[in-house]
Amino acid sequence: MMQAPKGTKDAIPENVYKWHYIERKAADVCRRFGFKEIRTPVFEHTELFQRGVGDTTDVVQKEMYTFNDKGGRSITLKPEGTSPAVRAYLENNLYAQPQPTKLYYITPCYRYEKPQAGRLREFHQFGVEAFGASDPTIDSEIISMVHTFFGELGVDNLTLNINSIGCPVCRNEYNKALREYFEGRKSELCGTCHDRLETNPLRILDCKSPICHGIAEGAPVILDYLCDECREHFEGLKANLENLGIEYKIDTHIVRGLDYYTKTVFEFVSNEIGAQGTVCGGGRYDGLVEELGGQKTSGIGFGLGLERLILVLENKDIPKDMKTDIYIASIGEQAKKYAQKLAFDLRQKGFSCEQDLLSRSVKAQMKYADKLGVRYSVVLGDSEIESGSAELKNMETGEKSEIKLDEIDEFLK
RNA sequence: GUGGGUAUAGCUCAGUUGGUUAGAGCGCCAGAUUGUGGCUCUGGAGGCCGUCGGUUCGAAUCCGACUAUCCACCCCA
Repeated sequence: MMQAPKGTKDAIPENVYKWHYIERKAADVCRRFGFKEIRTPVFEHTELFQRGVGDTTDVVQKEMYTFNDKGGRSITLKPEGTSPAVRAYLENNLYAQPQPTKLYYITPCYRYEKPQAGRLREFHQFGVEAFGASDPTIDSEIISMVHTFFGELGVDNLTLNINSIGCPVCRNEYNKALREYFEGRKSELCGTCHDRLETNPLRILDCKSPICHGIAEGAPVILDYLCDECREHFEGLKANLENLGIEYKIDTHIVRGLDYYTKTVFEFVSNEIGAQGTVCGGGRYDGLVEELGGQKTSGIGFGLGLERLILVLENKDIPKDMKTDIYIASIGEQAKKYAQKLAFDLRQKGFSCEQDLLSRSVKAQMKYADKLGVRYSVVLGDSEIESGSAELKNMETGEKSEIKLDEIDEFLK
């Protein structure tokens, strides 16, 4: 049998209500926080991600869905949402509109990875980006928005971790200090960290190997190396979060794996959904717009994995989509035709209704109506059509009431 | 890319030391005196036991490879 490609998942009718719920909530929270929706293509020129995400990152080096189109262009399915948003910001001159520009999107993303709990090859991200604001007020506004979003979904078991990874200037100083520290214990590090010592010592802090982790405990802390500007920014963010009453932890080991991050980085983590516990990750990227050809412009945003969010929501009560208003059961051909017209008219008036499509017995029709979870049902036979009235049944209470067929819509309201 | 687990009905799983027509619960469909759901009862449909190969008189059961899936590393949302 054919099956969906590895790492992809269908959203089938019995589950889509979760997606609807989350998407509605995202749109509503964005409206209140002043973020406007932007939709960008699923694919972009490969170069966008090479420059935006960074040529040396794992995402670009080994996880992208890249192919040549029939015109010989190198195309890549978007592995993340930030670079496309920046590209669109520049291409559509959004910087010429009143600043800051606050955008949000819900989009599929693609990464060629080995699937596991909370990690798919096609996954969906709710993300926001804010351009043109360098003050930490926007940092805290965005974090408070995620906080609100999770709070209103009833997710209360996440930890907010924050950190600052500085600007290129102070990070450089810090890298030097780190190299010096790890150089002394080089022989003890794991294989990958051995390499990281050369390429990106920051990432050693993130290593899950107990040995490296232990060594990292004693490593110099980035916060001690921040330049004045970066330190003030981070202090400002902390003060803002306290002002808003949002709890956070400082985790000097969070290091985002995409090259563009500067200063603020943060993540919301769950310990209930397996190893891939980061439900939301984000941070500031003050160099990215310039890197992609624009003026020097501050930026900050986050990405939030919808599949992971659904995992976190596993045992929560999620409101189902609206029930069908009425099922029209019918006996015989004449009644079926009548039901057809009645259903059509009610649908024109905005009600949802269903009729028999399989010529089943009344009993079977009622069973089906029950499984659909309809609010009301009505049975039409020759006598009902003749008299123009029938018994409307409330499927929840079982209560019946005699009504005129041309007045059904009054009862459905 | 590396490691480990799993693979029997639509779903969740039984299947005794290899032995003949492979089972249960749930779900689906149909009935239980002729036109009304939920509870109960009865019946029915539905499985090349993941695929290929090997051992054996005989394999769902043992062995190997492959594939799929799950979990972890890595990476990240």
